[in-house]
Amino acid sequence: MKKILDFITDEMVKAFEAAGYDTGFAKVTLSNRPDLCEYQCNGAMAAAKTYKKAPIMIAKDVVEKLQGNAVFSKIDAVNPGFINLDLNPEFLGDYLRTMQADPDLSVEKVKNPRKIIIDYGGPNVAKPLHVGHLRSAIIGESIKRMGRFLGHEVIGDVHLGDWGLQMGLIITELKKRKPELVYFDESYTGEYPEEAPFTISELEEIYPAASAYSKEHEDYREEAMQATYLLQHGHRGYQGILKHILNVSVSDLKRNYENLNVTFDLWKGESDAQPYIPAMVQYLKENGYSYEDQGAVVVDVKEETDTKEVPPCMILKSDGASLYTTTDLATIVQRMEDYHPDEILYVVDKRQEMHFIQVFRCAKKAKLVDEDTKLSFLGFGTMNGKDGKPFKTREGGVMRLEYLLKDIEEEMFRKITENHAIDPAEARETAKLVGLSAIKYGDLSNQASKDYVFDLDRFTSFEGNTGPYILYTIVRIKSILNKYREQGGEPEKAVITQPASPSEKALMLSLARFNAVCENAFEEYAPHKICSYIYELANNFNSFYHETRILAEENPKQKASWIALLALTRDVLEKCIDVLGFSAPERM
RNA sequence: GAGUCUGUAGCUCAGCUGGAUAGAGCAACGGCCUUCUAAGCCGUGGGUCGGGGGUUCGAAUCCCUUCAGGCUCGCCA
Repeated sequence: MKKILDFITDEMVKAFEAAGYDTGFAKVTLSNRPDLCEYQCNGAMAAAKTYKKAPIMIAKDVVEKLQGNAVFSKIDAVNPGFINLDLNPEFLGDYLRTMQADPDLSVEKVKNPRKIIIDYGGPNVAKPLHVGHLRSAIIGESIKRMGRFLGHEVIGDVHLGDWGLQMGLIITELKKRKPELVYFDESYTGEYPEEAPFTISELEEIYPAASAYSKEHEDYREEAMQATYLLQHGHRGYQGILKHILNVSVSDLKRNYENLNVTFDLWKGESDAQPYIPAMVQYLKENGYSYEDQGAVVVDVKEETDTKEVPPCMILKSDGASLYTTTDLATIVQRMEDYHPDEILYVVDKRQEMHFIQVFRCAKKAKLVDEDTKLSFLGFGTMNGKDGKPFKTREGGVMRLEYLLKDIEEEMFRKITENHAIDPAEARETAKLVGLSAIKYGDLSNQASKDYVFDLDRFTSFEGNTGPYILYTIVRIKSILNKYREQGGEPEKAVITQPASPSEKALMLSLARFNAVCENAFEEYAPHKICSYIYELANNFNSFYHETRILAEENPKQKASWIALLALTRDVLEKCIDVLGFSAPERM
C-alpha cells in the first residue's frame, strides 16, 4: 500500500499548487522535533528566494489551503517558515487497519522485479570459517532477504575460494606427506578412489602448514605454483584431489552456515568458472581489448575522470596462469550465460574495492555484460576487537567462527538459566536463538562500510540497543497475546481503532513507517536502517506497554484494539528480524 | 608519495540528498515491581560534531585547507 509519507506529501503538493507555488517545494519529512510536531515541511523557506517573499508568508499561504484537511489534526505555520503537521488519529487508525489486513504488512512488491545475484560468503575450501567470513555472510544474507521481501528475484551464491595457489599448496603438502597416493602416480590411468585421502580436520591443518612453509622455502613455493598451473591445465590426479577437497569442505561449510541461519542457492566456486576462461581470453585478444605487457595479458581500464592511477586489469600472468581477476571475470561470463541477471552484487571486504573497480570496468568495456547490467560492490569494514585492532583470539590467532558461536551460546545459556527456572533443553534452544540475535544485530546495527568493534559483552547484553532486547520485546508481546487467548479472546479478530494516548500514537506512527523503511534500507543496501527502526519501534512499544494496562482494560473494544496493535507490532518486529536473519523464541 | 575512507559525550555508535534546542545505548547518579516477563520504564548530569576558513537567512551535514588514524596502489586471493 501507499506509504504514509506519500499520503502526506500528496496533500502538501496540492496545497502548494493551490497557493500558487512550485510543487517541488512541497517536500515533507519526519519531524526532527517530535515535541513540536510529527511531520514537517521546510519548503516555504527554500521557496522564499524564488518568490522574493518572507518564508512565513509562504508557509501561511500553504497552511491556509490545508485547513480542514482530513489527513491532519494540526497544521501550523511557525517562524521562520516551518510547516508543522500532526496526523489525524482517525486517519492513522485507518492506515493501520489496512496494514493489519495486508499479509505483507503494507509493503508493496516492486513493479519491476529485478534478477539480482548476490555474491557473498566467499569461504575458502580447506580452511575453517573464521570471523573474517562473518560479516559477508550476515550482511549478504540480510540483503538477500530484504530484496526478496520487496519482490525481487535474488540468487545467493557462496562463491567458494577453491582455486588458485592455495590449492597448489595443499596438493604440494599432500604430496610431501603421502607421496604414495595414486593421485601422484603420473602413469596411473584408472579410476581414483571414492573416499577422500583426508578428513576435514586434517585438511584444515594442511593448508596453514603449507602456507607457512612456503613463505620460508622458495623451492617449495615454486613447486606449489607449478602444481597450481598443472591443476589449472587439467592434471587428472590433481583434479581428483580437488574434487575430494571440495566434497569434504562443502559439507562442513554447509553445516557451519546453517548454524548462522545463512543459506545459499548456489554453491558455485572459482573452479566452476575455469571452463569459461580460454574462450574469454581468446575473445578479449581477438577483439583487441587486451594486449601483452611484460609477458602478461592485460586490459586497460583507466578512465579520464580517475583521480588516481588505475592499473590495467591483468588477465593472464606472464607464466600463462590465470588470476583472481580472470576467475572473477569468467564468473561474470558464466552468470550472464546461466542467469542473465540485472545486477550482480558483491558483498566483500572493502579492501577489495580496487580489484572490483578493475573487474567491473573490464567487464563493461569488453561487453562481457550488457550495457544496463548493474555491477555493484558493497564493501564492508573490519571487525575489530575492543583494542580497535582486528579481532583475534586471546592467543592472537584467528578466531574460528564455530568457537565464537559456541562461546556466545554458552554465555547466553548461562544468563538464561541464571535468571529463570527453565527446562535445560528449552534453555539450550533459546540460547541459540538469542545468541544468534546478539551476534547478527551487533554486526548489522553498524553501517556495513565502517569498521566496527566486536564487543561480546555489549552484544550479549539484554540491555540497550541489542538483539536480545529486541527479542525480549517480542517475547513480552507474545506473552500478553497468549494470556488474552487463555481468556477466550481472539487476537486475529481484533481491530485497531484510533490512538488513545501519546505513547500509543507514537507506537502507531512507528508502525506506519514500516514500508518506507524497508524500501529505503534495501535501496541503500543498509540493514542498519532496519535495526535502528526496530529499536525505535521496540522502545515505543515498551513505553506504551508500561503505561497501559491492556489485559485489565474493561472496555472490550478498547482492549481488542490494543491487542490488535500488539499483534501488528509483533508481526512487524518479527518480519524485520526475519529479514535480518534471526528469529525469536516463545519465551525467554 | 598518490588515492580513498574515518574522526560526533568517558566508551560504542546513529544523524551527513543543509533547517528549529546535535540523538541513542553503555558507564555514573536518582526514582518506579502485592498488578500483562523490572532482561523493563521514567528522570539527572555529560558534546566549541578533530582544527581553521568559506558558501548560506541557516552547516555535524556542502566546498577549500590542515591535523590524526585506517586501508589500497599489475603478475596473492
